[in-house]
Amino acid sequence: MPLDDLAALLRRSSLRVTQPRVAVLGAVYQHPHASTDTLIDAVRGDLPDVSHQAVYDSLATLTAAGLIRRIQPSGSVARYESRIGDNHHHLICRSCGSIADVDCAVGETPCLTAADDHGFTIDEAEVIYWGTCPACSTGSP
Amino acid sequence: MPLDDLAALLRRSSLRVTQPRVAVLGAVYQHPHASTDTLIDAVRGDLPDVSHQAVYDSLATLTAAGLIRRIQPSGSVARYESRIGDNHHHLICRSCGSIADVDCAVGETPCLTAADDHGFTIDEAEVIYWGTCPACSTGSP
DNA sequence: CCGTTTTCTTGACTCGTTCAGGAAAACGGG
DNA sequence: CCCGTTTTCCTGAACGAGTCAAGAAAACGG
Repeated sequence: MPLDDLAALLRRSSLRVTQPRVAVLGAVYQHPHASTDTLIDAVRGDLPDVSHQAVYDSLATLTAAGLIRRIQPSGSVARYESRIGDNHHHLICRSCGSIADVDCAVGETPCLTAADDHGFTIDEAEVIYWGTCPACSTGSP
Repeated sequence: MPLDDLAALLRRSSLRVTQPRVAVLGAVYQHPHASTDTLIDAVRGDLPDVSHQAVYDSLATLTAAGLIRRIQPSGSVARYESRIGDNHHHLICRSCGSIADVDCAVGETPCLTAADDHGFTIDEAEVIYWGTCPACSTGSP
C-alpha cells in the first residue's frame, strides 16, 4: 500500500494528512489485529520519534472516520484492523490470543436479526468464535 | 434465591462456602450484567466490611467454576451474569451501555459453525448486537 | 475441638489508556 | 510562496480497573 494511497484515504475522509497518521494507517494495514503497543513499535520504524500519544490519537481519529476498526476481546488490550465494511468476524485463541478473520457465511449482514430485539435499534452484530488455534492444540505432547 | 440454595450451588462445585462467596453469588443473581463496582456495593449491603479483593477473588472463582459468566464488551468494564449454559447473547446500547439478553433463535449452539475455522477448535460463539436502546432512541426531541 | 488448607484483609503496585497545556505542523487565502 | 488560523503532536502527569503479596482469619475433615 503506497504512501500516496494512504494519504488519499485520509483526504477522502476530510482528515489532515500528517506523518503520524499515514504511518499509523500503514501499520494497521501491515499488521492486522495488532495491539496498540505493536503498532507504536511499527510506526517508530518509520518515524522514530512519534509519541505514543500521537499513535493513540491517530488510532482514535481513524477509527472515528471509519478507516480502521477497533476490536477488543475480553481480557485483551485494544487491537485494530483495516478490513472494514465487509461484516467479517473473528476467531480467537483462548490460549495464545491469536486472531483470525472469518467471513460471514450467510449473507451480507445476516446476524443483524436478533430473536427479540427488545425495542433496540440494532446496527451491528459482532460475532466472536472462541477456541484453540492449531499451534496451541498440538502443544501438549 | 435463598442463601441455602446459593451455598448448595457452591458445594456442588466443590467450593468452600464462605460469606463473601455467598453474597457475591447472590448479588450476581440479583443484578444481572452488573459491573464489579456495582457488585461490590451490593455485597456490602450484606457484609459491610468485605474487601474489594474478596469480591474480585470470588468472582474469578465463581467464573472458573462455571457458576457465573463474565462478559466484557469493548469499552466497558467487566460484567457478570448468572444465566449460563443456555447459549444466549447480548444486546448492548452504544449510548448508555445497558445490556439485554437475547435468546439464540436458531437452535442449541447454532453459531458454533464458522464459515472457515482455520483449523481452530471452536468451543463458543459469542454474539453481541450493538445498537440503541428504546430509552436512548427517544432522547433527542 | 484441632490442625491443615483455603480464603480474606490490607496496602501497594502495574499497565493500558486518557488528560492538559504549550509547541509544531498542515492547510486555505492572499 | 508566505502567513495566519486551526488542528495535531509532544511532554509529562494522572487515572482507574484489575492484580500481586504477605500475614491474619475462616472453613472443613477428622
